[in-house]
Parts: sequence; C-alpha cells; structure tokens
Amino acid sequence: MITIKQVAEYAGVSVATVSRALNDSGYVGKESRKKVEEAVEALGYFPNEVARSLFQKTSRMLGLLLPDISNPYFPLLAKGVEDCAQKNGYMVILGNVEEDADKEEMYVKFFSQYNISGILSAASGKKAYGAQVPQVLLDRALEGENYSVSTDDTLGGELAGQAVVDAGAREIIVMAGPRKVSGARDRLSGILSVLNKEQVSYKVLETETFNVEKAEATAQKLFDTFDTFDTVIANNDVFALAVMKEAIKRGFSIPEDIQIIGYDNMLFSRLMYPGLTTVAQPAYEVGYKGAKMLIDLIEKKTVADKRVKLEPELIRRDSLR
Amino acid sequence: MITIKQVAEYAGVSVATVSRALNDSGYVGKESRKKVEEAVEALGYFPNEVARSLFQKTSRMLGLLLPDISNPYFPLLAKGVEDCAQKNGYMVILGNVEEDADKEEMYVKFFSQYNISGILSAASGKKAYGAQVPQVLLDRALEGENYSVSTDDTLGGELAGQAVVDAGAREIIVMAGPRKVSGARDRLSGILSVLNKEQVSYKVLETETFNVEKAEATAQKLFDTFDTFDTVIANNDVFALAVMKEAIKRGFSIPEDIQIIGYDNMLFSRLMYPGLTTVAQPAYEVGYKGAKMLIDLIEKKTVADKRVKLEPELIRRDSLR
DNA sequence: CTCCATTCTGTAACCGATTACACACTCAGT
DNA sequence: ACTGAGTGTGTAATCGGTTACAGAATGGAG
Repeated sequence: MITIKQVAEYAGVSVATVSRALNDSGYVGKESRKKVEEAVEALGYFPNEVARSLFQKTSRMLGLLLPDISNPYFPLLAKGVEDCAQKNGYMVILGNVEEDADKEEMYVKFFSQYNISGILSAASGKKAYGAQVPQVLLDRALEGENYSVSTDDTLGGELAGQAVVDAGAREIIVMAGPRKVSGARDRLSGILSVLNKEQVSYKVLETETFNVEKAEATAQKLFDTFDTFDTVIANNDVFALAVMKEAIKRGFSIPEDIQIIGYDNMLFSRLMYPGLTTVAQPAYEVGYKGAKMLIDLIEKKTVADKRVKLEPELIRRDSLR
Repeated sequence: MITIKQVAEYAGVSVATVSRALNDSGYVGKESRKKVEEAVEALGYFPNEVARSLFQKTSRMLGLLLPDISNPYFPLLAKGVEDCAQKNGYMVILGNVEEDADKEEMYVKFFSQYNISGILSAASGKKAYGAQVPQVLLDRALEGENYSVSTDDTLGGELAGQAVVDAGAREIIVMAGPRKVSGARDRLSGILSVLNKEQVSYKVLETETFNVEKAEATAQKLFDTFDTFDTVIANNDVFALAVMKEAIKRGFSIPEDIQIIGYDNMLFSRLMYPGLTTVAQPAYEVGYKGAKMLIDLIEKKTVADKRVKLEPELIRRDSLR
C-alpha cells in the first residue's frame, strides 16, 4: 500500500504539503503541486479512507436499514440509494433488520463503531436515538422533527379507490395492511375517504403484515370470510397476485367476476396475465432522493424541504373492468 | 464518544491493560480484568472499529458486488450474505455494478480504501485483480485457482430437460441465456445433453441478457420466429413469465397447448396462475455459504472445499403437463 | 537464599491521514 | 530600508486503538 509518506518522499516535499495539495486546502506552491501530482501518478497513490476517517470522525459511508430485502419493493429503493451514493463518492452499508428492534439497535451501534456519516432507515419508522448522525427516513414518514422522503400514500389510496369506483365496483374488500406502518395507514385512509364519499359499500380485511410468506394464507382467508364481493383492493402487488391466483382457482374470472387493484407496481405485475392494474410507488426515486437529502445534510448544505412526498401513479392494465 | 483512554482512567489502569482485557490477549490480572469490566459497563464503552482497522489493516467489512439488485434473484442471495455476516460480526458493503467493468473496478478500489477484509462477487465472474484480499465468487464459478459457491447449473439444466421430456415434449424451444455467464452455459449444456440423449427435437433461441427489461420483447420474438413448438425452456422465471403472458395473449392455453418451465423459483412463480414449474436455485444458501467461506478464509481457518456446488431442485407446479 | 520462569503492567511506538502552529520568504506601500 | 500582509512549507500533535518491549512482582526449584 502506498502511503502519503511515500508520496511526500518521492515528490521531495512534506506530508503536509501533499495533503494540502490533494485536498485543495491551505496554500500550495505551483511547483510543489506539480511535483505532488507527478508522484501520485507515478506511484498510483490513493488515500486511505480509514486513516482519514479516524481523524475526521466521519467516513463517507451511509448506513441503509431495510426491513426485508426479499420484499421486491426494497431492492429498487436500495438501487436508488446506491446510485446516488456512488455518484457522490459514498459507500452504502447494508442492514437487513427484519422488523426486529434488537437487530436495528445492533446495527445502529455497528454503524457508530464505523464512524458512519449518516443513516437511511426504511425500517421501523422510529428514529434511531442511539445515533448522533444525520438520518433520513425512507418511505415511512413520521411526525415531528424528522427528515423523510416517502410516497404520498394518502394520494395513492385515493387513486386506487377512485380507479375502482370508476370501474363500477359495488362490493369492495379492502385489505388494510399493517396498522403500525404509517404508509399503510395513509393508504387505507385515502381509500376509505373516496369510498365513503362515493358511497360504495365495502368491508375491511385486517392483515397484520407485508410478509410475503403470508400472502397465500391471507388470500384464502379473504375468500373464506367474505362471499359477496366484486372487487379487491390489495395492500400490495404480492398480495394482489395471491388473491388473483386464489380467485382463478375458485373459478372466478378476472376482471369479469372479480376485479383487483394492487399497490407498488412490481416487475411481475406487468408480466403476468392479466396485467395487474396497480398504483406505482416511485421506489427508486424515494431511495435516490433520500440519499441525496442525507448527503446534503451531512455536507451541511441547506435542504429545502424536510419532508418530501413523491407522487404515486395509477398504472392501468387489465385487472379492472 | 467514550475512548479506551477514558476507560483506562476510570478503571485506574493503562490503556494497554484495557486493550488486553477486552481482546483476551496477553496476561491480565484478575483484579484488573474486573476493574476494566466495571469501567466498560459504567461508561457504556465499545471500541471504535476505525481506529482498530487502521492498525490492523483489516476491518470486519465484506464487500458484496452484485450485477443487478433489481433482478429478484440477488436480493435473496444478499440476504444470505447479510445473515451470515451479521452472525459473525461482519458488516456488508453493497456494490451494484450493473455488468459495468469500470464500476466494478471503482468499487474494488473503494473497498481497498476502506481496508475491507474480503470480497464476495456475483458480478463479472472475473477475479478482481486489483484487490489483494480473499475473494469468493458467487453463482458464477470460474476455472482456475478461485474460491466459489454456486449452483450446479449443469444438473439444473438436466433437471429441466428431463422434466420436459417426461411431460411429453416433442418440439422444444430452448432459450439460451447470455453465453458469457458460466451458469447459463452450464445450464444450456445440461439441457441439451438430455434432449440429445432422448432424441427430442429442439431449437435454440439466443438471448443476450438476463436483463428484465428485455423480457417482453424476447417473448414476442420467440413467438414471431418459431411457429411449431409445444414446449419452452426459459432461462429464468422472469422470462418464463413473459413467455406465458405472450402465449395466453395469443390464445394458447398452458399447459395444454404450450408447456413452460422456468429457472430460479422466484416468489411470484408460486403465486401466479398457473403455478410455474421451475428449477429452484438455492440463492439464499449460495449467499450464506459464500459468506461463510469468505469469513473462514479471512480468519485463516481451513476451508475444506474451494468450489462448492449446491444442488438445484425441480419444483413441480402446473405449467408442465 | 539465589535464580529463573511466569505473570502482570505501563510506556511508547505505530497505523495513515489532517491540521495547528511556527517560521521563512516575497513583495507592495511608505 | 522598514513594515506587514499574503504565500508557502515543514514539524509535530492528533484521532483511538494495538502491541513490542522493558521492568516489576511472584513463586517454585535447587
């Protein structure tokens, strides 16, 4: 490994001069700068971030807390984060916390051991109080003095509700989604506000979790507990898919007998048959903008808006009439 | 932040003693050990990994290079990596390189700036020659002196080929997958060896990429170029799904008119209708075992097998007769 | 009682960067 | 020629750990 000392020696100057030349801080003579540049080039030097981090107590690393990477929504978000980080010279450290508060706490501690410079959390929706670095919440906004980037889920709910009403729904089953997730709550209230306004009859099916393993069981439960309905508003595309499968299995056709709308717009929603009408969440953008906001916070640039809400979009395909 | 110096002061011993006590290295008296433990407890001290890393030139961080997180195979793999890392006290740094050699090189450089202790690469299948840390290749094995964990794709191909033959296939379209990916090559040769042995008629459709954006176009191309076939062996589940959709759209029914087998066993393969028969890759396990192997390598434990191959499994559902 | 091995502890060097501070030099203004 | 502001540079301290080394204490063998 080439150190700054070797560069200094090669260039015939002191380490301080090399450091100043590389960081454009303080005064550096023209001659010296040139010699340093040549030395760096000749030796193939690049600074060790660990040493730098030790002194500066910050590290150009972002911690990303995710509730569940195997849920296809999050990889997209992670990709947005990663792209933005990479473009700004930051690294991303991954933490899959699985809705487990202990694991989350452990990660926050890990992060501080590594002098991480900021945290992006899509996990609990709680602020990590252990950490004293900038934080931005992704997708799960929260009351109070927090920075966050999320989808406007109330609007998303309204979009879904309106789409279904426009398609002539008369008896709707609304899957609620986990109450503790703010996005799910907003979505539900968006849906219900439209349904109430339009005076369409509906029933709510409580679903505890977004956990993909539960999707099939939940779909079966839906058909077992309700029997007269013509429309399902699912809480995400995975659950929508499970409901579709169960419906076809039980001899209903889509959208003629039962129409379904999802939420998320995942890859497979476009590829399945019939194509799933759904509300697209800008997952990639949430990740990208969240990372940008965090980096601005870290670098003490002013951030205009503490809580940005991105607009979801209705994607019309073939599962609504 | 609490430093080792403060702990030493509180405990009334020197920093060397504190360090020795915490790392169980060298001699430490009973008395001192107890005082140190008390001080650590009282102050809530935990060591700064950056300082440690600077001296030790290693960092309990693993770099994970992925070709494309938005391909649903990789999050599962990443989850395996993350679980294993976490269990062994390592952190995972994410690098999404998108089959871009420059980006890959850049990440390897980043990694070395952070004194990363090992690299897991599911990306190019090339060894990162810039790095002088242990490396294990995931999913894309390679000839020569490399450590790797991958699926036995030849066997996977045979499984798919045999399943299709057993289901009475007579005219098969085999989607080849990108030739430069070793797994795709192995899979293809596994398929073809069975097909040749059983003397079933087939044609090969070249597909350049696993890129999910191309799935629909590829499916259309398949139906446009061939007209007499009763079976499709897709190169992964996403492509299989796209072919199914195109088939249904064109009025074929599955599996009666056209039967399809996929590869990967993704979440949605179970949830769609009809359920997709496919060959399951143990993605989570590849990640987990790869991480374990890397950690063993880093910690200089002996690793029994340099190149482990995990067995794929045929998942029978409803898309074959 | 002496000697030596073993156990315990502290001082200080070190890892590779950044930066405060002191000092030297140049040059314009008087 | 003198002064002081503006430049340029090197020495050394610093970040928070680990560890080589030296010296002190203990205890058992001869």
